[in-house]
Amino acid sequence: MTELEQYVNSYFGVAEAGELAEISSLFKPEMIKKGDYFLLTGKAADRLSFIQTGILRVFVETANKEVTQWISTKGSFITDLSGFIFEKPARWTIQALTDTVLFTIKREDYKKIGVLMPKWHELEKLFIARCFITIEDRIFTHLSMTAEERYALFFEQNKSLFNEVPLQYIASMLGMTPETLSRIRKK
Amino acid sequence: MTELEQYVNSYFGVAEAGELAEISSLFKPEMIKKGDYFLLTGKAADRLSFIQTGILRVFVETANKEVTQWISTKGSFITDLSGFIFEKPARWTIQALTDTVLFTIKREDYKKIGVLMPKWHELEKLFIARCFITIEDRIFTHLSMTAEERYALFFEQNKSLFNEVPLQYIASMLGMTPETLSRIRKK
DNA sequence: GCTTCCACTTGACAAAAATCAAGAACATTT
DNA sequence: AAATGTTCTTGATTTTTGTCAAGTGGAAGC
Repeated sequence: MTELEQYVNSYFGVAEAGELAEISSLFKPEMIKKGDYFLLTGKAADRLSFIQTGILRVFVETANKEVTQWISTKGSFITDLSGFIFEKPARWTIQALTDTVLFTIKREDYKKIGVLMPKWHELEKLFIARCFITIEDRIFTHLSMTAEERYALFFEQNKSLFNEVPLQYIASMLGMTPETLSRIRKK
Repeated sequence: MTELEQYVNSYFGVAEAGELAEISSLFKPEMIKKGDYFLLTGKAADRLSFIQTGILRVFVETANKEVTQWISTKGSFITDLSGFIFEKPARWTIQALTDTVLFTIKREDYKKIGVLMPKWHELEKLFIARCFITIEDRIFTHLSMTAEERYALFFEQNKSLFNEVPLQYIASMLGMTPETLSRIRKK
């Protein structure tokens, strides 16, 4: 089983090998150089990708500052959900923080999966529900924790990320300034 | 068309009248008195309800304080998603802030919808995706706005709620103390 | 090897928000 | 109407976090 197949299976729980191979074959390799963009705010978000290697940052420009919404790493899927599912302009800009290898599926091919495999929509539903539950937890951290507590929790769960990406992006993602993160880390 | 049917239709986009009636018939009326609980953290969350009238508060007890995750009003659905979909113990406690009338569907009946109507899973997927996108926006408000800005935005979109529920719960939901909310409102 | 560019750190200060404590306003019950 | 209980407000203070500005350190390019 390829790594992609393993992940499709673990995220979506597709049991049968033939189906898994069929789905995976719709994903095509794609390379992005460090600093280049996977997606720009306002553009069509017509693809979903699996991160084979590399790190991507999901962010958006506001009047005052750039806000990093999320940092995605090897072994996860990436897209702008609103754009991909509802065919709206992308809300987020997505940039590679390292050289990145993706397996990408176009929206039109993605739609074929649901036709070929009727239970796919249910698996998708479960996948998105898990995403919802995860982000619900994240809201909770903002309602109930200080910056320091949010840092401690995130650091515990993502130690290696701190060597791999600029800390300012992690700070933004945690809802604090780079200075505050720096001071918390000094302790 | 009943109000329930209208909402099922507007949330899930079920086009056909017969299907809509069939789905709606699986929901049964349920009353909850002000102050009573719809769900307790740790218990089985085996039902999904549509709020016909009334207001419910989704919260959880932590070591120091009670954190209100969300306040749900007339015309929306309520459940503990993790508990309902994945059959896990409920993460949230849900309490009625006013006398409330619900239309409730049990998990076992809910599962029947997917069998009777194959496209249901896709509609569900789209519904949950919209929930995800909404909560993603909410994360963004915590990453990029001050307490005052979050208040202003929420007030703009939910003016009437401020006369209907204790402000302390709204404060918690917005990630600030009741005192801070009170001071912001004085302006 | 020097320069340039980032990213990060540090300090001083300002602003935002939390905490603690008291009291006022309001609704509910008796 | 009085009593009770809850919610909200206000003031004083502390803590947390942000802002601004300067400086350090390292990596990439020349």
